Amino acid sequence: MPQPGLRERKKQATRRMIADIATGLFVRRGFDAVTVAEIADAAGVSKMTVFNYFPRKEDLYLDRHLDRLRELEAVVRDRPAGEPVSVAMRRYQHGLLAAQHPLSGAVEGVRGFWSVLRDSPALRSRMVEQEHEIAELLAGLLTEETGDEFGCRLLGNLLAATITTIWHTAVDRIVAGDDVDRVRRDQLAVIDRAFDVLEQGIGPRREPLHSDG
Amino acid sequence: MPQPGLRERKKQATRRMIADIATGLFVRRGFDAVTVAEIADAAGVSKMTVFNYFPRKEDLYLDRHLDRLRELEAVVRDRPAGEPVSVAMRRYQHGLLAAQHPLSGAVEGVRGFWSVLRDSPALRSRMVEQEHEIAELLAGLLTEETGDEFGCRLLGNLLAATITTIWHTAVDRIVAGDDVDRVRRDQLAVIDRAFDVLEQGIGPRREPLHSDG
DNA sequence: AGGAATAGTAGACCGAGTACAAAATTTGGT
DNA sequence: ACCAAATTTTGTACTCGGTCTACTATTCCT
Repeated sequence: MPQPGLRERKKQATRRMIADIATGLFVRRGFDAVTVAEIADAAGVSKMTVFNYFPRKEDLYLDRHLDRLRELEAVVRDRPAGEPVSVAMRRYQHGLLAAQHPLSGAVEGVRGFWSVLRDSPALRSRMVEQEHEIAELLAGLLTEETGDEFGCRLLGNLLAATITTIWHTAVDRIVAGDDVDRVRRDQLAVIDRAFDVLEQGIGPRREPLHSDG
Repeated sequence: MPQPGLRERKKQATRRMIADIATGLFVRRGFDAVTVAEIADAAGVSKMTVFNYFPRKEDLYLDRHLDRLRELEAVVRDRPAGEPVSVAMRRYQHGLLAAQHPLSGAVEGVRGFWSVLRDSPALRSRMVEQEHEIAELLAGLLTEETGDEFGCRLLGNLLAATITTIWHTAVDRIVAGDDVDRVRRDQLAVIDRAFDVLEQGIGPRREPLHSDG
C-alpha cells in the first residue's frame, strides 16, 4: 500500500490545484471580482467541491494558515526545557529571516500578495482573524504548561502582537517600494527591538519608544 | 432652529430604535436565526434603511464600537503632557471598573451579551476586527506624537492586546458563573498585573509568568 | 470481482448586501 | 403657508457566498 494512500494523494493534489488556480485569478483580477463559480469552472470542478476543501472563499487565498499554526506550535513545544517562549520565538523569527521565508515578510513576493489583500476588506478581515487564532493557539499552549490562565493569555496575545507587528513592518516597507535586500538587513534590528520591548517592557523609565541603543 | 436639527435627531432616534429591536431579537433567538428582513419588518422600516444605518448585520449588535474608539482617543489625547500612555490607559481601566461600566467586562449584563456572541462565528469575527481597529487607532495616535512608526505600531498592538485580555478575563469568569462582585474586586489586581507586565516586560529573569508577588 | 466507504456533481435554495429609480419628507426661503 | 431643493426612505430586482439533498463515480479492502 502506498504510504499516504492514493486517495489521500489525489485529494491533496486537487486541493493544491484549486488553490493555485484561484490564486492566479485573484492576482490577475482582484479577490472580489472573481466568483467562486468561476474558480470552480476554471478548475474543472463543481462549486460544492471548492467549498468542500475550503470552507470560506477567503481560505482559497490564505491557505497556509494551518501550516503556520503547526509551525508555531512546534516552536513552543520543542523549545529547550526552561527556555522562555520569547527567546524561542525570537530565534524562530531570526530563522525565517535568514531562510528568506515568506513568513518573514521580507521577500519580493509580498508585493503581489499584498496588492490582492489591500483592496479586499473581506480578505483583510480574515487575516486579522487568523492573527487572532495565533494568539489563541499560543495562549492555549502556554496554559497547558503552567496552568496560569490569565498570565498565559496575556503572554500569548502580547507575543502574537509582537510577531504580527514585525511582519507588517517588513511588508509595509516593501510595498512602499523599499529595496528588498535593505529591508531584509534592517529586519534583524526590527526583530530584536520588538522582542526587547516585549521582554524589558515599554517603560516608563526609558523614553516612550525612541530608538537610541 | 433646534441645535442638532430635527432631521438629525430623528435619524439618531431611528438608528437607536433599529439597533434596540435587532438586539432584542438576537438575544431571544440568536444572531444567525434572525434575518435582516425580519428586523426591518419588526422595526417598521425597509431592509434598505437598515443597511443605510448599519453597513453590516453584525454592526446592529456591536454598535458601541465608534463610541469606544472615541473614548480611547480621548484617553490618549487628553492625558497630562509627558505621561506615558500605559499610565493613562491603566487609570482609564481603573475608572471603567469603578464606574461599573460595561466596557470593564465586570458587569452582570455581559452574560446575555456574550451568550449571543458565543454561538455566532460571524459576530465573534467582527469583534476581533474591532479589537484590531483599536490597535490601529492607538498606533496612529501615538505615531502622530512621536513619528516613530514602528515603535508606535508595536506599542499600539501591545496596548490593545493588554486591554482586550483584561476585558476577556472578566467576561470569561462571569460567563463561567463566578459572582460578579467577586470578579469586580479581583479585576483591580488583574488590571494592575497586566499593565505591570506591559511596562516591566515578560522576562526573561522572572519566571515565565507565575503569580507570586 | 463486489460491496462499503468516500469523493464529487447537479441543482435548488437561503440570506446578506447592492443598484436604481420612484416616492415621501424635511428644510429653508419667501 | 407654500414651494422647490435636498435628502431620506422604499420597492424591486439582482448578485454572490454558502448550505442542503439526493444522485453518481471512484477508490478501497477482502
